Amino acid sequence: MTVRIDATDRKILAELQRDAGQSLDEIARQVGSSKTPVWNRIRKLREAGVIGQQTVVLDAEALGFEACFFVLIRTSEHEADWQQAFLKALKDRPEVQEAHRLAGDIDYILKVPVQNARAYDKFYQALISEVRVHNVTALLSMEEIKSTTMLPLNA
Amino acid sequence: MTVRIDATDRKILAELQRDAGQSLDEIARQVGSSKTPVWNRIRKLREAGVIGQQTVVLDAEALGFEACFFVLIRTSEHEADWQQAFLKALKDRPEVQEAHRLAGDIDYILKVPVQNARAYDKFYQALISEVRVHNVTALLSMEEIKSTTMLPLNA
DNA sequence: TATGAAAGTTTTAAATA
DNA sequence: TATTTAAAACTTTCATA
Repeated sequence: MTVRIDATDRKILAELQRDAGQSLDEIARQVGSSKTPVWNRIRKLREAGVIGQQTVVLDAEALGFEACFFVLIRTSEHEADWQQAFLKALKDRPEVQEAHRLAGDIDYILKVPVQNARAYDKFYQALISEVRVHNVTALLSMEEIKSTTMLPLNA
Repeated sequence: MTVRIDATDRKILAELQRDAGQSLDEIARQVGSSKTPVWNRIRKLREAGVIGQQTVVLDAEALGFEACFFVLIRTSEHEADWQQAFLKALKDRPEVQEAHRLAGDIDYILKVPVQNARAYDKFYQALISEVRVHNVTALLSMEEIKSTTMLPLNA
């Protein structure tokens, strides 16, 4: 499932990240190649899973998502069963945009954009009724200073 | 700059989030309308800024981004000048994918995907040499359990 | 809202370096 | 083996009913 990724592939990926809507011709021009070779590279990168979903960035506030919480979770349970149930709970909840298992003191971090504090509380109550967690700290975002999905492929 | 967003708009936005590569015809079929009205709605939503950048999701690990840190920052400085400098530092660093100013005890949270721990340390050293921060805690992700850019527009 | 036509784009295939 | 050319199928965009 791996693919060798050269400098031209990286340039193509950087362009696609920046604007997935531009035409093959434009991308080819940007990376100093032409349509067909670029198209073949994109196809290979897609097949290898390096290029995944194509999507649009939406204005969360305009759509009523006015609050965003980062949730730090500590648990005392470390059995496979519990972890299974916890993972399933997170994956099933559409308000959880990100979930990471961490090294160290804090076990998990979540990013949860919601309409308002009440919606967060509903989420929180639902979560703790499904799985036991030892300690939960919610950090409320006051201001999104920066938000990008781009990886720095040229840095 | 605001626009009224009705149920059909939401369905269109949900489809675009899910797959921005599909054709107008497909989207029209999914939302139970036809090409022209869907096209006009998309144009309006784009002009209003509700629909932003069109992008692709890349496989970070395949591209060598094998570590991801969440960084919790406390500061004792709360003057405008300091904040200005701190914001600029974050915006200028391409490895910072997310930065939020928080309510409460912890002042900022960052998400920083990097190649490895050494790359994180370089970022950290560069940051603290640019701006004074009181206390920094780095949480290292061991496993990305869930990661999506999608807002739950139907929930 | 629907139809349709012009312009542009993607995709495949064949030809060439 | 990789690139260029060429052409068919499909999409977007926009004017008009």
